Amino acid sequence: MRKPAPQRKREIVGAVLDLAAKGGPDRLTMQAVADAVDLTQPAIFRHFPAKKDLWGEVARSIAEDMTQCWQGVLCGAGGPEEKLAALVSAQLSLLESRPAILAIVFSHELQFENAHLRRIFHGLMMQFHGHLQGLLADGRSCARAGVDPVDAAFLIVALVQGLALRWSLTGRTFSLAGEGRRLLELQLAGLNAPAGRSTCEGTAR
Amino acid sequence: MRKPAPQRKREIVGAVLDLAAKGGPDRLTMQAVADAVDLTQPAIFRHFPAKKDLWGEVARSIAEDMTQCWQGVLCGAGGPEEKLAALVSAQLSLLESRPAILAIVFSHELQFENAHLRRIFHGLMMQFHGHLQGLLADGRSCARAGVDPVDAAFLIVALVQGLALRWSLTGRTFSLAGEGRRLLELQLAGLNAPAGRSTCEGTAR
DNA sequence: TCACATAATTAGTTAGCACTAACTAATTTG
DNA sequence: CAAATTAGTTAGTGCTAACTAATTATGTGA
Repeated sequence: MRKPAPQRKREIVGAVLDLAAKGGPDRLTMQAVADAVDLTQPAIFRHFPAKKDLWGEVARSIAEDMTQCWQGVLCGAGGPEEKLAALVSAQLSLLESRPAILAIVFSHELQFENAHLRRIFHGLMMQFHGHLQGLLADGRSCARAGVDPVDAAFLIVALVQGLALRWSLTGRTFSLAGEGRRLLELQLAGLNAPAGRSTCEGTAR
Repeated sequence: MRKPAPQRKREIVGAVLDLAAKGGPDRLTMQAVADAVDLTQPAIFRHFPAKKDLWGEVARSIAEDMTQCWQGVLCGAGGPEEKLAALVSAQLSLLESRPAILAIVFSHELQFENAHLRRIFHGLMMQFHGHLQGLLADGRSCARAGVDPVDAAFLIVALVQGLALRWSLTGRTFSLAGEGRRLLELQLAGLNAPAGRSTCEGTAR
């Protein structure tokens, strides 16, 4: 019944991740959180003085999971080519298994209200971009000469994020990781291919 | 002071687009809308019986602008290659000039609350995808043989959406259309390039 | 076993929200 | 110009949210 504070805090953060995935992070109430962990509403305020502190802890927990997920891939075996594909795959799998992350990225809380939250997630995105860029630069077979690794990495980041947005808009009806693998392969084939003409430039208004 | 209803309705929708861009669509209150058009709050309810009806009208207005923007490009001069680049450019410019659109796409209202809104925006995305796919299929120089136009179009949609998300996360600090032009060129060069090896497949976990 | 720290509760407060009822003033129309 | 229509107002309802004060129960170390 009565539990030590650190354990309770973890329980609460877990409940928030659950609830945010189901009903969205913006209308998430402290009452709903309290119900989920079988406490009264003011008890939550004992552990988190204000709601934004709760969001801060949630973001910290997500950041930890994400960087750990990436480290697992980067420290593993395989060349840059394999690691690149594995990194994207791992990221998509993580997003798929924790829908709360996307819900928070798209949330009002992050987009407008909570600058701290926004900074954390933007930082994570840039870390992800940095890993991709490094792998693209290392493995020369990942991208042909003349391709800027920074831009190429942004294309892959956009692939992940754009795909994730479509997954959200369709109500999470397809397999994020599955669709991602196919599109990534197409994308990498393009980046790796010997310099193709870019016929569509120039006349763009 | 007193105005005919259709004009007032348009004013109100305009105010919503303004306010949604600034403070986000979710915490947008009927009071704020009323203040913006110099009316009392209940006056808004004379024109829109409930808040969701207001959102419906806003979505309708955005859909109209968007399809008109696309038609302008598609009915204009130029081959498929030029049109493809122009379409993406036009879309990014539209998103840049009306930040409310992205705010709504990322909103709780759309993501969780309002299924009608979600359907409208998903429909728009698929229309955009359809146009891209058509242009890719028509202009053979836009994508090399063996590239599925459906998937290639999804890559470009993801480019637009992922870039837009990054633009939002960074607080709209860079030029959406400018960055988009550069990335699109890289993307199209890849799709157009003579079949490159896809070295990064296979070992993805 | 008894004091002490702390987890949790009960019972509020304050504020903001969508929405309504009843009424008033302006515009249009016969 | 009178009657009907319609755009707008004032005042208020009911609800739900975050957060607080005072108090009670629970586990822990001397």
